Amino acid sequence: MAVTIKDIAKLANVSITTVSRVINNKSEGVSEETRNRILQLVKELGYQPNAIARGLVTKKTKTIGLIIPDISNPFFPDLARGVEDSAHIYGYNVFLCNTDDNLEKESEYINALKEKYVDGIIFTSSSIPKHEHIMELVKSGIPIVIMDRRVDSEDIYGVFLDNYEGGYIATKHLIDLGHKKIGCITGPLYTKSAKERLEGYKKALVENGMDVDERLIFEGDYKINSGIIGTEKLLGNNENITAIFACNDLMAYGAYKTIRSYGYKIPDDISIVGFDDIQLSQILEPQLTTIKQPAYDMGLTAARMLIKLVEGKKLKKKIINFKPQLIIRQSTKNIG
Amino acid sequence: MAVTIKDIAKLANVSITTVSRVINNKSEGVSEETRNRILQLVKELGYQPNAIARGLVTKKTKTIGLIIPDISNPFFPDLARGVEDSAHIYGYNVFLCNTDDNLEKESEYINALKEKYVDGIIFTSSSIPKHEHIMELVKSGIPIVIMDRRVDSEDIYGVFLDNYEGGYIATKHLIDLGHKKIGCITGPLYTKSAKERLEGYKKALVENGMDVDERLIFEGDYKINSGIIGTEKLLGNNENITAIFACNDLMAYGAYKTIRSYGYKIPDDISIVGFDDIQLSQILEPQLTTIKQPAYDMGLTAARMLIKLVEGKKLKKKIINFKPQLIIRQSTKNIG
DNA sequence: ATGAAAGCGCTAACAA
DNA sequence: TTGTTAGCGCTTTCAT
Repeated sequence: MAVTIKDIAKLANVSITTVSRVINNKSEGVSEETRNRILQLVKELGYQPNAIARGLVTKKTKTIGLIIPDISNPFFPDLARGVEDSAHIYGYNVFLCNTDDNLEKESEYINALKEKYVDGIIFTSSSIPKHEHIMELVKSGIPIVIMDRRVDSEDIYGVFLDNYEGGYIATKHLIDLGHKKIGCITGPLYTKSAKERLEGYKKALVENGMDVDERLIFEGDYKINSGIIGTEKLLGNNENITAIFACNDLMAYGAYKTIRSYGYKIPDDISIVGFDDIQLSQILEPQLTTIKQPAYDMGLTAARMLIKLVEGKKLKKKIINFKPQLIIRQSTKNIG
Repeated sequence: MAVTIKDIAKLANVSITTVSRVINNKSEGVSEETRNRILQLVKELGYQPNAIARGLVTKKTKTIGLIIPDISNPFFPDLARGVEDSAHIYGYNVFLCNTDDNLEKESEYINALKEKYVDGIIFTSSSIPKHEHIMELVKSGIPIVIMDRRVDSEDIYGVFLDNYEGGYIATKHLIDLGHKKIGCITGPLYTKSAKERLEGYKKALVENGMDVDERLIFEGDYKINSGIIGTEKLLGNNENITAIFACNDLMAYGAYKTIRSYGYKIPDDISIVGFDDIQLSQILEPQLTTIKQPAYDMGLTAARMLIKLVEGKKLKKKIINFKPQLIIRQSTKNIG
């Protein structure tokens, strides 16, 4: 059996209340002397507070849940690291939950986290069309910060990226480079992020007097394979495309593969812009020009917001929007 | 306030004991009728057991800790996913902890996890020379499974990869391809994994009648940059190297960069073998030949072992060794 | 088949 | 400055 507050109390000849006081640094009303005596015993016996017992009475567990689709998807490790770093700074631990964007798993995790009395939840769900779970969570009163996936509701806290702007600057970059026929491989269009990136693409086109040609748009699913297939389609329909905007880096990698298998060169024959800027985009040859989404910072920020929320502090903003940033590397070329 | 067992008891006109019984399926000794009445109320009121309260009395939390150096390191997401999937199947949640191989952070996490009464810990520490923490944990009686980093002690449970064998087959592959001058960029040599891979390299050389030339060995640190520098050194000393064994994929990527900047071609001028087989190694151009370390399966296995341990089941083996596997792709070439 | 009571380790009024 | 007491929500003997 581990050492308890009771053991310390007995040995120090004080009540458990007093011990509790010094352990929690509520030491007003504890004499310097007893205080030291207790601290000494704590050290000697290697006393560690039982967080479970504490949680039972305080209803706070210093624990948060992080619900994401899949930590194996290269976008999420950085995000998770940001969340965890932030949590660690404030003395919280984080539960990692992978849902695969599966409604049932989401439910299971939400229930488990509630039963374990996490203080709050960071919720990311990139491709679920409905957001029942989110609203349910919000109503249940547990603090929650939404990431990545915009939800339209007044009483929601969230950390988002301006995907519309991202799609716009990606396409604008290509237009500025003199490209006229620009293909687009989108994410799954029932997600807001994918829709917004596509809208940004369209806006850039229209704003520059170009037509939106549906034959140049292919709906992917953010996975490598759809980048491969999408590019085959795009290359196959004889539209003489000179550039592709892949709505995430993984699909851009797929595009690389197809383009090479067709014997074309990047960026000489085809320019490519990706989205996310995951770590390996700088290692690819040629290095991928892409739209950077600051995953680590977003994770850091989300956790910080959540913890402030949990601790009852005022937040300046309910929503924090991150700006995407164009990172020009070697996969795009001026053909002006 | 959430619904408690007490509320249910009152409404069902039974004692809390009875409610507890049906909730925990210890239903022998509960009549079908009261059982149904209770279940009905549970559903109606949306009762959720309070895991904290339960944990306080049972000393079990259905929670495990996963301590790794850094989830952003591409080797770990797959491992973490394996751990989490396994845990989820058995009804456990997992705390993610990133230590950066920093002793102090390791200590902090271990303490926090103990205070939160996790049922067990999976511990990975790729580059800490000492293992005080591990032994401390083992002594403290909390079930623990070590991963990746071999520890010499009888009473330890672990999941490991045979790094020696891995280093051997990587080098052997190169030798079989006719290479005579094979450089090696190692991991940090105070880690066992790095040492073993290097030993495997040496064994293959010796076994094939070749000399071990220290000038062909460069000590890296498993990060991209040391792959870059190591390759510069190796290429710079005029030894006419025709192949490099990079002891992890990240360093192999670094080697790619340097080799290209020297104007050499892979695999025509230099062949490369990596280690790990992280996801992006198949996307690189040319695709990387490497030694596959089954991270996901290792995570799956470690969590399964740990949970069996926690639940007092017998384990057939205390140590499970995974075999590395040579994945031949496009970065190695026969120059026989 | 069911219930009463103790207690897990701690915090938080309230007293003294 | 310190202690007494109740109680968080649950499981678990031990009775009945």
